[in-house]
Amino acid sequence: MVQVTLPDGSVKTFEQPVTLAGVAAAIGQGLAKAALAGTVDGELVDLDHLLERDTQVTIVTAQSEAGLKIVRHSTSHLMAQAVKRLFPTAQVTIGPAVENGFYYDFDFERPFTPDDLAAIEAEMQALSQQALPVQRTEMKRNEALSFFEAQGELFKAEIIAAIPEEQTISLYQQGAFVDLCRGPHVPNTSYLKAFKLLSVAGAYWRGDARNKQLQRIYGTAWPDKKALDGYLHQLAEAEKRDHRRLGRELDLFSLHEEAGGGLVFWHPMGARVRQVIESYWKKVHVAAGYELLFTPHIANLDLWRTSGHLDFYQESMFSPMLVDEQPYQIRPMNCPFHILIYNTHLHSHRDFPLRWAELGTVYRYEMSGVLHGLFRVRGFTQDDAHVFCREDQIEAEISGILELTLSTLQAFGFSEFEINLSTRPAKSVGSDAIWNQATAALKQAISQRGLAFVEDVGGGAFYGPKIDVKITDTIGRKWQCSTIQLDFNLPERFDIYYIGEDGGRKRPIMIHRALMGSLERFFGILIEHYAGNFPVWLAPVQAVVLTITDDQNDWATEVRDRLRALGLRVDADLRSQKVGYKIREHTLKRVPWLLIVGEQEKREGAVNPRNRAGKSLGSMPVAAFADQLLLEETNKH
RNA sequence: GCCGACGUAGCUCAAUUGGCAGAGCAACGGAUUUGUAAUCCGUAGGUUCGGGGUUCGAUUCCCCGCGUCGGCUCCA
Repeated sequence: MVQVTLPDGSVKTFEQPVTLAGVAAAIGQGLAKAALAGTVDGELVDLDHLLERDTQVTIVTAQSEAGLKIVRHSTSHLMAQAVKRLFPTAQVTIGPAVENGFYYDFDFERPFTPDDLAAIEAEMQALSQQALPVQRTEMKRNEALSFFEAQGELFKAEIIAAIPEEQTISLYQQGAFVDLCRGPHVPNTSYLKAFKLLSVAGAYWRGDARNKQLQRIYGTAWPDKKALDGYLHQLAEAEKRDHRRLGRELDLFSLHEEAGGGLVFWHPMGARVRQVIESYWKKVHVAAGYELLFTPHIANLDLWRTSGHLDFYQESMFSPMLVDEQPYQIRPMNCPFHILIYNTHLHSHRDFPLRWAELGTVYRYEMSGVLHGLFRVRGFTQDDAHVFCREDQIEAEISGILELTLSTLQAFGFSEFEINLSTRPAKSVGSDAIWNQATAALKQAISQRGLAFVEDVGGGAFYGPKIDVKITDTIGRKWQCSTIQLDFNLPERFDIYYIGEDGGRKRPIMIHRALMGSLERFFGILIEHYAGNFPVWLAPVQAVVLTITDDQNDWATEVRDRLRALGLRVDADLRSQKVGYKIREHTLKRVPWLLIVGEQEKREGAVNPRNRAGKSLGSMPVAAFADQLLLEETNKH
């Protein structure tokens, strides 16, 4: 007799040993049909796993994260099977599920073409229709090793060779295709229906550039056609929001082949948005007790020798240039400069905390292949700050920084946050005591605000623990912009200190933090987040006055000037075009408000506002519209 | 940097097997005086990414370079 405990606490009793599929069937027909796999005492297993003892089980369907992952992983196997059928000389390597889909890396004598992808996808459909059972078998490690060697699957053999000898190895077979895999998988290939192959790319064996380069085929897979279509639609939407396209169409910024990759040119309209962002940033920093600094963009290389960047960061730095026969370095970071300022005075424990912020432009060498619009560039401005404080002030400072971070992100329309806390890695500097105290202070500061966080054990930098904040944009993508890092290293290296209560020298704590990270990248995220439809407070042009005929030119000009006098960004379009033409043009430029003025409005001293969505408010006095616009701006809408 | 794809007017894209480099939109000029997403006519616009090669002839084929795009952590 086997007693099976379900997640809701209920217990099912079976006379004979039973498979998970049997348990699902006993619960209900619907579940039996939807079941993909299950967990037994918390461990994921296949549906045909036989239960012989009393256990806790759950049935996994495609509705859960785990189930979706199984669908994707199984689809990657289906693809590998299809590839092996069409291209028998291709060697399989690894093929995991990833966010939104899966990939599989192959070693093949020639590059896969888009036509190959279409053929592979068609083969996958055919295999899916055959409903081939996916069966788990086990082998001894050595047996498996010779099995894959005999098949000519040398990468698989290499993987097995790294597994301890005594371990048993699981294989999954569907049709003639056998793959080394931990599983679990769907019961048969007919469960895999909604997938699409997306792209082929290069990827190194085991992610190491010294190893052989393989071909990675990316695909997406979903529980059903509807979810797949939804995702493909989202991809199309994301493309429409692409900041590189919108940046050109809205005349916000450009990059230039002549100037070099990854160097951003802000056009007048983009610069207006940046001005707004920077003004806001300065205002909230001053209010939060920060001082604003300005420091140079280059400095003697020795500074980076002292900071240690030359040792551990050199590959991301531009080559030095010679100045009066001395090597000078264009800065990849701002921190050493702030430390130089710190060291111009003797500091007392009573001076702390010192909060110093700078919109510091830095230059980092990124490999040419990784440059990407505003998201990955070689020159960018960080909204950087360094806080110097005593150990007992860490928690309060982190708490204040978190407050500033979240309120700033909220102002820019982000309301969903994910907080990660990264703790001490194996290789690190600083004493156990300071790491423990600092990590505890970070945790305390987060939970005191009632925020949840994910702990990345050992994921911190060698010089201190850190908090990262991720935001979610309108179409559900996550971005990490904000980072708060403690640094036990630089204060040592620069030998900075303060005079403690006892009159002795003490090492201050240094906190690095950035809220938006890179202004360039943050701008790119904002463009995509709003799809170019900036809220009034950010919009480069907040309203355009449109005339019906030349007879209203004087009134339109007056309206424009009155609104400008209030500090609003307003233009007038006096061209002798039909109003429909002007509306279309400025709507495409994503101007939030269009103010139509015809004879009637001129006579009444009014404007007739129309918003981006095409809704007309009807004629109203200029002052009334101005109030509304100012209110929108204040409320950051 | 590496793998693959791509590079034609400001933008989106054409150009038989290698045979005079084109269209729409944008720009510019003129006409038009218009009431809520495109008025009409005209003009100009090119070292086909750069360099080399094959050829009577190269946007097209080959080689080199540059740039752009998709990737290069997510362990069977």
